[in-house]
Order: sequence, then C-alpha cells, then structure tokens
Amino acid sequence: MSSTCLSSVLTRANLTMYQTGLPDVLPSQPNVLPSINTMQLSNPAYSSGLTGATSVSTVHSRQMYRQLNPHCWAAHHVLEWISDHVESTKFDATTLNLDLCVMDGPTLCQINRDQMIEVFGPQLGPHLHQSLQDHKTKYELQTLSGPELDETCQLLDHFWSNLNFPLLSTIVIGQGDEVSKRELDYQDDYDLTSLTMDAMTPMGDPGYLSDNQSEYSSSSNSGMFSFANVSSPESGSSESEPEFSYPVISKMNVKTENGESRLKRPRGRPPKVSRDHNSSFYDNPKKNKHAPRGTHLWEFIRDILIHPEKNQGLMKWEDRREGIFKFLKSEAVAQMWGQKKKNSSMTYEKLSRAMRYYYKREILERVDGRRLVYKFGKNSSGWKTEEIGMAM
DNA sequence: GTCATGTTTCCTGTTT
DNA sequence: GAAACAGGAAACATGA
Repeated sequence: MSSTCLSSVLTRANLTMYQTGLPDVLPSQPNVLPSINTMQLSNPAYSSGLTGATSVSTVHSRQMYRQLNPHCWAAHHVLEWISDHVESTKFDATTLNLDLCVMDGPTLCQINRDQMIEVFGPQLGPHLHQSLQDHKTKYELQTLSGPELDETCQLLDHFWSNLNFPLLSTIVIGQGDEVSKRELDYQDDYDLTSLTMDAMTPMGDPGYLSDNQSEYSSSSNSGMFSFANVSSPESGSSESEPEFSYPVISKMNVKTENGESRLKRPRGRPPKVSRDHNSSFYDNPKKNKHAPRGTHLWEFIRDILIHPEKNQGLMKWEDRREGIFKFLKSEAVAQMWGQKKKNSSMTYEKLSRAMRYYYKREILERVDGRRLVYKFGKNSSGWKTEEIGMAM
C-alpha cells in the first residue's frame, strides 16, 4: 500500500532527524492519553501493524506530538502528525512531496486552509487542517480550563480509551463484524463514534430483561461490547452493585384488551430488594461513606460541551452564544453519564427525564420543535465564553 | 431520624 | 412505526 510506503519514508525521516533526539519516555500527562502507554506496550498487534522500521519505542515517540501544543511541535512532530493522518486516511502518499512536509509547528500553524490544500492536496489538506485546528483548540482549552473540569475530562478520556481498546482484544460491531484493535487505533482522531456507538448502545432496555438476566452477567454478553464489562477507575472492580435487577415482586399481572395476561410493572422506580447474599453489601461501611457529591447532570453536559476536542461528536453547540446545544450521540452521552454514576443501565430516555426537570428550575430552557436540542437557562453557569475566558 | 434535593425508573400519552 | 418529548408518580442516594 502506498500510504504504508510513505509512512516508512516519514518514519525513517523521523529516525534520521532525531536519532540523537527524544528519549522514549512516557508522556508527562498520563491522564490525558492513558491508553497509548498501556496499549502500545502491551499489544504486539499494534507494533506489528506498523511499518517494519517502526519499533515499539518509536510508536511512543510517534505519539509525542499529541502531548504538545502544535505551536511547540518540532519538524519531526509535524512529520509524525502527517504520517498518522496518511495512514489513517489511507491517503495515496505517492502524490505527496516530502520536502513540503518538513516544517516546524509554528510554521505549520500559520498555514491556512487553502494553503494546506495547496500543499497536501484536496483530499488530505482539509483533513490535516481540521486536525490542526482540533489540536490547537485542545491546548487552548487545556490552558484556560479550571481544575473543576478535570473529572469530566478524565471520564471522556477513559470513555474513549475503553472504546478504542476494550480489553486489549477485538470488539464486535453488530453481528459478526470484527474490527481489529489496530484499525480502531487509527480511528482515534476521527469519527470513531460513528463506528462504535451502535455497538455500545444499550443491549435492550435492561428493565425488560427477564428477572434472571442482569446486565452484570458479563458472560452472557458473549463478546458484545458492554460498559458493564469495562473496568473503570470510578466503577471499581470489586463492588459490583446488584441493584439493577428487577425482582418479580415489582411486577403485576394485567389484562390486555384481548384478555391476555401480561406482566406489567407498577409505576415508579422499583424498590430495592435486600437479598440475603447482599446484606453485607448494605452493611458495608465503605459503601455508606459520604462520597463527594459529583457534578450535576447539567454540569456534566456542560463540561462535555466545552471540551470539543474530547467529546468526539457526542454533542455540539448549535448556538454557542445562546447556550443552545444538541445531542449527536444521545445514547453514548447517557452511557457516559451512567458510567460516572456507576449505573450501567442509564439510557437517554432516563437522562432526558432528568434534563426536563431542569426546565422548572430554569437551568435549562425548552427549544420547541427541535429534537435532542436543549438550551442552558439563566440558572446555569460556566458555559459562556466570557465565563471560561476563551475567545470563540 | 427527618427532610430537601437531585436524580432514577417506569409509565402513558403526544409529537415529530 | 419509531424515536423523542412531556410530565406524573414513586423510589432511591446523599447531604444537612
């Protein structure tokens, strides 16, 4: 494949230029891209999928540009960046003039979209321009954002990491479409969401599962991607929470018009059932300790919105000035919210109910006639550009 | 223990 | 017909 050839060229150019260069140290911001370190070291598939000239340690340096502000990129960072995009877009690199690729970050940042297209062509140029803007935005925001945003950022990072590398194996998308991890690696900067969201939307409403089917029964998922199966710093590992099964007691028999009898739940949230084998769970002082109250739902939504470089198409601003925003991947956002609240059965339907409660409190305002569109109300804060001190 | 708050869950009905 | 919206009702978790 020609793109692979260019990759080799670029990689060799890197090695040549920086033979003396950067030590293969781990990125200094482990929270930002936790997956890169672990995956690239632990999964031979990653390195074997790269060019023969590329060692595992080279993979580390290849990703270094991601940790840096584009304004601080050296020439080899620019080459790494281009190389990654050439591979990920399967661009025919034979048409690319390598001489034109040699520039440092500050020079690159001065190139506008048209010039980018002129240098890299109509296929790769716009792609690179968009990527550069994303990288720039990312570092502008990182500079300006306060520490209160860290939790959501980490959740977003973790969320995408888990999507990219579920348990170091493969994920199953739909029925039988296996996508190798390496293929997903290179989706990282692009529309990964379109590829994976279907796989992670809830596997049916767990409330409609039979009573012995808990979504925590990971073995029953047989390879289908499930958030319940993904380890998370927040979800913990040993404290599986049993409250998401639906006891028989909460159902009642009702007659349909046809006179058929069917199961129906009473209105409202089903009561928790204390089961014998769980008594220790409820007595567990660790569980009852006052956990620091997390951010509220609207704050969680806000934090996703003000980190466009991390939300990867989950949500977008419709009108930033007015505070109007739209869910693009509503179920994915709900899953993330559920992950934050340690509730793997969260759905957009439930999330949206909570959102609707905000109307009364004027944290959100209705946007009539537009689906998945909400607007921040006068009692919300922290989303306005003036408030977070960024020029948009 | 009680209460308020902020969800979460489920439901029925309506709108798109 | 499906998805999203709307809002009532009840339960739950947490903090004061």
